[in-house]
Amino acid sequence: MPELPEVETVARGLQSSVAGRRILAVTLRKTDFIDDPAAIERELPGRQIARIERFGKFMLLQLATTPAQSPPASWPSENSPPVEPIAEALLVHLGMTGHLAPHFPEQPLTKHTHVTFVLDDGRELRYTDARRFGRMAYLTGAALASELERFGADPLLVTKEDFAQRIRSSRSRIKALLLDQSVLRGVGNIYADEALWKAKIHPAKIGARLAGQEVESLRKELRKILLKAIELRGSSISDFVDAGGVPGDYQQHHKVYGREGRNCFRCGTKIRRIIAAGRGSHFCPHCQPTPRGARRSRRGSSKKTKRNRPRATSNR
DNA sequence: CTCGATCCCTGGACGC
DNA sequence: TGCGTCCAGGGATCGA
Repeated sequence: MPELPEVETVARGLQSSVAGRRILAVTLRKTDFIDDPAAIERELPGRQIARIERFGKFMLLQLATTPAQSPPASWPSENSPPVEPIAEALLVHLGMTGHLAPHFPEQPLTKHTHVTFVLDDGRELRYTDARRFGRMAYLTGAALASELERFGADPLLVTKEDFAQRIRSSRSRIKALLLDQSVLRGVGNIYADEALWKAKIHPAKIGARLAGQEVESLRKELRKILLKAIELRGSSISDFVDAGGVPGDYQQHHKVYGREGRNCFRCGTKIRRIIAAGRGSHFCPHCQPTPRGARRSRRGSSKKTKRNRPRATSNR
C-alpha cells in the first residue's frame, strides 16, 4: 500500500522517465475517483509535465504551458512574474492499489486501467487502480494552494519543536495522530506501527501524555524508518511496484506490521494486533505497554455487522 | 474535540 | 472447481 516511501519511489521513477514529456491526448474510463473529469480532458492535452514530486501521499505532476521544445525562449522578461510556486498541477493519490507508470502502446491495457495519457514520445502514462481508493484532480492557483494547505508537516522535514507541538497538543491517540494527514502528511498504517514499535510507544497512548523524550524518539525513529524504506524503494505488501514495475524490499524489514502472533524481535513476546483509529495496529505488549488510563480499544466482540450493499456501478 | 461506525471497492484467502 | 464470506485499508462523512 503506497505510503510516503512508496509514493516517493514512484515519483522519483516518473521524474526520471516522463518529466519533460508533453501530454498529447487523454483517455478516461472509470472516473468516479476523479474530482472533475471534464477538466482533465479539457486542460491536460498540450501540457508539458515539467516535474513530478511527492507531497504527502500525493504525487504532484506539475504542468507547464511553455512549449516543450523551446524552454526559456523569451520567458524571463521584465514583466513576467518571479518564480511563482506551483501554478498548475495534476494531483494523483494511489489509494491502496493505484499504479501510475509509462507503458508502450502495444502493451495491452489491464482490466483496471482507468486513465491513459498519450505522451509525445509515443509512450502512454497509465493510471491503474483496481479498488479505486485513489484520487485524481487537476488544480490550479488558489484552489491548488488551499488543497495543499490542508495537509500537515512532512515527517522527513518537520522540526523537533513543530513535531512536539503537533503531537503533545492533542488528546487523540498517537496512532490516530500519525495517520492524520492534517498533522503529518505521508504516514500510513505500516510506518506508523513500525515507528511506534521502535520508539516503544503504545498506539493507544494519548498524544498529550507522551513524554518529551518519547516524542523526540518517535520523530527520529519515524524519520529513520522512512528514509530506510525509501532507500529500499518501499514495502511491497499487496501489489506495490515502482514506476518501472519493480517491487520494493522494505517489507522484509518490518518489525511488527503483519507479524501478529510472532515473536517480538526485541523481547520475544508475541506481537498483538488491535484496532486503533479504525486500523489494524500491531505492537509488542511488553515493549509498548498499555498506557495507564487508556480507554479499552474494543475488539469486534459486540459487532457482527452484516451489511447489505445495493450499489450502482458508475461508469461513464 | 474526538471517537467509532459506515461506506466506498475488489482481490485474495479461506471454508465447505 | 466453485461458490460464499470475510478482510484489508485511506479517506470522507456522519452521529454520538
